[in-house]
Amino acid sequence: MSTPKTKIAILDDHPLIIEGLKLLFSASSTYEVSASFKSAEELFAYENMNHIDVLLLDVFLTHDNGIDVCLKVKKLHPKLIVLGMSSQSERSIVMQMIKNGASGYLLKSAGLEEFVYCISHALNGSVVFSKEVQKIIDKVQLSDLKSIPRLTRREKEILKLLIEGKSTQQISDELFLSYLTTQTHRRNLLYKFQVKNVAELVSFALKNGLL
Amino acid sequence: MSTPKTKIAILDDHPLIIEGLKLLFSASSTYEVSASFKSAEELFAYENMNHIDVLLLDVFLTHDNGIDVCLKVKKLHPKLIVLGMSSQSERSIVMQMIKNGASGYLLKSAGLEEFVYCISHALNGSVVFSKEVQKIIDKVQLSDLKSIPRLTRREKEILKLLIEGKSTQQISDELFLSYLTTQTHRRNLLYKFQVKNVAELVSFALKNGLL
DNA sequence: CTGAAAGTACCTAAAATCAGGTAATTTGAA
DNA sequence: TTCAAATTACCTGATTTTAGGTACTTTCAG
Repeated sequence: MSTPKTKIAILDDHPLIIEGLKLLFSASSTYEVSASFKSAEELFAYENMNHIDVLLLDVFLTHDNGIDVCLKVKKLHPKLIVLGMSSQSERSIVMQMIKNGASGYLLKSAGLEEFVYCISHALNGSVVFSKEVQKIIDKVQLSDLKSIPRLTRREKEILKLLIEGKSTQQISDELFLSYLTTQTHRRNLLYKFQVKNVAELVSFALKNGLL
Repeated sequence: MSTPKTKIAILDDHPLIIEGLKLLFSASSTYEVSASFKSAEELFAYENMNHIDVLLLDVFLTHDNGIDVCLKVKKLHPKLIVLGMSSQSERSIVMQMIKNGASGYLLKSAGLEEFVYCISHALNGSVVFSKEVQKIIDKVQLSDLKSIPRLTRREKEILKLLIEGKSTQQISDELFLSYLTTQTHRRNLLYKFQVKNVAELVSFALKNGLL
């Protein structure tokens, strides 16, 4: 009898990526793609998750947030090895994933060998990054240690309007708030994100997928 | 003798996507993937481009800008059918691509059938969009008719620093410019993008992949 | 029921942005 | 070489943001 193959599951809303990964592992004698999901909902509905060894998790899903999914998955299945994936990457996102229990992070632009390499090393207990991600990690800028702050409902509303380029007055009118109240929320946002002005706030918010 | 297959070329810096597409068409009797490139440079160095029927073009490339690549490709090979692809999409980008000669646009999250469907219709001379893209197109907001303005070298530099949240003074120091000069460039940027403030500028620039 | 967090609102003043000009010099493509 | 575009720089004034406070009310989970 042969050793059972390592079972891989994929959560990604891009069918092409799923197919590409399936193809990649179809020839492998040690790995197999046992399940694939296009939404977090599908994943959590899956019964046999405890037979899965590795989860490749797209971080920028249309409906769900990969960082939250990672935490939830690790809570339910602590032994499962989770690897984050995305097209672009921001240091803070990678860090957030690791913090939430991911064993590594790879860019989708990684070469095929890198996928195999990272998965095998993650299975051995290492925390692994694809080359490009490693580059980003290495840029240890103290300023980049920013994590994504927890925002209140109001703050999210105001952030959204700031991203649209609305002025304090416009926001106040739109949300039926005093000009001074909006000013306070605005200030709190700058403080929470530890940024100097709204431009940087918008930049950080968009790069971190806080649409 | 059989009809020759439709030849497809792919420009995408994600090996997985390329493999996925190759796989998708490997079983087809009417289509074949004849070439794939990971950068615009590779593509323009390719000799047999005039034998290609369709180019699937990733719009957000690490090094190049898909919109510019599209224009250049269509200039060199007017008969070539170009289809834009990306993970997320903004209306203005889709429009820009069409303006630059693309015959359609698809999200990478499109189903595999959609790829085949869009390619075949594009070959028949139609302009096609995947479902999700069509939804975006349908949102005809006058404000979205903005096209991406052409920026000068200096303006790009300054835009980049604005995105980082730098103040006029910081930018001036960094680029060895007078405060007043930076102010002028800044004003020109706001004017060119037709936005009210830097927050909206940053938002527009990031959403449109002007990193 | 109670306390912490969230939401609301106000005051002041410095700093920066935004918006309207004009104009000289440099650069690069035709 | 020549001319348009780009880059640089300055002036002024209104508007807005940023930064530092304080403080009352509402909401909601424990």
